[in-house]
Amino acid sequence: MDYSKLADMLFPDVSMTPEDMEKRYPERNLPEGAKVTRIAPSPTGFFHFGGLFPATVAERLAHQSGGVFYLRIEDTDSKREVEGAAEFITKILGYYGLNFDEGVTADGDKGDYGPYTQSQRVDIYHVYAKQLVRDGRAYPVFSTDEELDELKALDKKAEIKSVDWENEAQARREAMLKRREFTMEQVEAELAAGHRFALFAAADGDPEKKIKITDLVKGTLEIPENDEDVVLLKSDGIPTYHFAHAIDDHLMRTTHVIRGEEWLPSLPKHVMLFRYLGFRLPKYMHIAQLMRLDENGNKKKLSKRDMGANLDDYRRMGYSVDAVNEYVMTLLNSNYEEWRMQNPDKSRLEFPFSIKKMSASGCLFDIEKLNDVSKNVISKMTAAQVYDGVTEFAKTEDPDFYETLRADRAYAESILSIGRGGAKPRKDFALWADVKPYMSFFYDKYFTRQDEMPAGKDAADIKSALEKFVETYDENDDQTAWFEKCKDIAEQIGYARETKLYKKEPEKYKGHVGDVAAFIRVAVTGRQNSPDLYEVIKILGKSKTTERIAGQIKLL
RNA sequence: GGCCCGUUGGUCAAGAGGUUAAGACACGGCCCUUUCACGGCUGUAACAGCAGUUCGAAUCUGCUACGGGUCACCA
Repeated sequence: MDYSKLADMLFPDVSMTPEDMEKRYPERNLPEGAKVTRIAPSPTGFFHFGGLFPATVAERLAHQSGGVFYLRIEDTDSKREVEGAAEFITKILGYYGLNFDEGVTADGDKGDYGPYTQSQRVDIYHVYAKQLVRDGRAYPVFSTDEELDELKALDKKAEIKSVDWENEAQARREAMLKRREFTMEQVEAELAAGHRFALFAAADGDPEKKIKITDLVKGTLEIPENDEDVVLLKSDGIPTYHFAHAIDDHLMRTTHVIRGEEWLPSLPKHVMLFRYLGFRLPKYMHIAQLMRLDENGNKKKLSKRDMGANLDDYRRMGYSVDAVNEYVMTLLNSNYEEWRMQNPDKSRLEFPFSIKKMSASGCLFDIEKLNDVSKNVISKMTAAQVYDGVTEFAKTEDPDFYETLRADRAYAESILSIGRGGAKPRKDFALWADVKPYMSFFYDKYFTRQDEMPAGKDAADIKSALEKFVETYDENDDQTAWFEKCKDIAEQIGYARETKLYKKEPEKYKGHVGDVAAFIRVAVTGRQNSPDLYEVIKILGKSKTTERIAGQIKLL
């Protein structure tokens, strides 16, 4: 068969050659060892939490080596595309600090290797499609519109489950071989009839033979050669992932392809395609999937519908960007936590990220661990940083609290300063959403008496203690002087000055100074638990404290 | 079912022939403490199984089991 003629018939409008492409997208001029990586999402309007893992690896590897990290939008499936999804993606990547050097931005493409949206690269794909036909490595398969509709209607997932594997494999093989047989006249007739074609690559592999390929995280893989004809172009002329991957990652000069391990089974196809196209194979890194536990206690891939699968949920739940990134790093590099302990104040960007420290196996998402990491992250922030974080969160998730915080920033920050900044800071918050319940009693509009006075105490004693407290309270007292007064009050109502004294001889006293503190705490905060009472009262101020205590006394 | 990947405490994991098999989270106990939140000390808990190589195996090899992924004109 005259493949050159076939190529011209199939792609009459393609005049450029692969050589032209090489000239248009030359090798990058980068220092030795610089890595070029990418993140290549589909614009579905949904960013998977698990997507943060390969994205983080790609970003770190590129920027740590003085290379390039770019964003490519893989919109080859128009059925799944969602309006505005590309903007959403750039926004959320920016939110999580994954800053790319090239790619699709709100102001158009940035970089010399574009377009960075696959639907705008159709001409480029067709250059190589034509070349493969000319080489006798690709062939057309014609379909009528009806047949296409049938294909589209197939529920592939449901079909796979009920398949008779042995017969199916045989039938597929026969169908494949049959598709490869056609004459030039048939092609001419189909084209004349206006039928559309999909372009297939003719596989030349022998599945009995294995090829060895090194994956940077999995190690040396032995995979069978590909013997399955791969769809290159769909009937609408748009490439499949496989074809676009080979061409784009070559022309954009990607050095490291970092993606989820669900791609591992199609690696033989990609290896074949790179060979057919005469491209050098990039280095591959297949990252294990993030798992969840199903109702039977088995690990399952964290899929779109699962709780916590949507990255944007974490912002809505009130996790800080730093906490999420920190957690991701602990899972990506096994020595990250150790490094963090030794370098508590450094940016995670200073961590020497290493491919060797990545795990080959998939891990279970652990929200307890995320919470712990998050508490540590927030405990190291200043009051101002916490204020900013919680305010930003409340802006969309709790407008009323947002207004409250904004009304008096200094007041809010003084509350958030309690127990912050020292060597052993408080760790009250895993989420921004935890802040409001923690500090709500400082605001009259949120204040409620949610806890009772300690059980078994005489109301008259409580009342007496509270009255004495109001009488003796002096805003100028330091913490020691303040607590001495509490001890005095304890003594006056027949309670022990020290908790230890009471524990030694409980029969001698009605209670101890801790009880007195509890009376005051409940009266002032409405709770049995609160941050340091001395600080709380100081921030609340004398008049409000007095008012709260008066309110309590009425209830006794 | 074929192919591929994986398997050290409940979870994340260190470990690369000789270790009392780290550490973190979670859980329990004790201490500190005016409550809470911290902090300190401490405890429970693991090499999937079976063969083989070796003086010696969590580490090497093979098989089995289990778990996961994938088998679209989706990505």
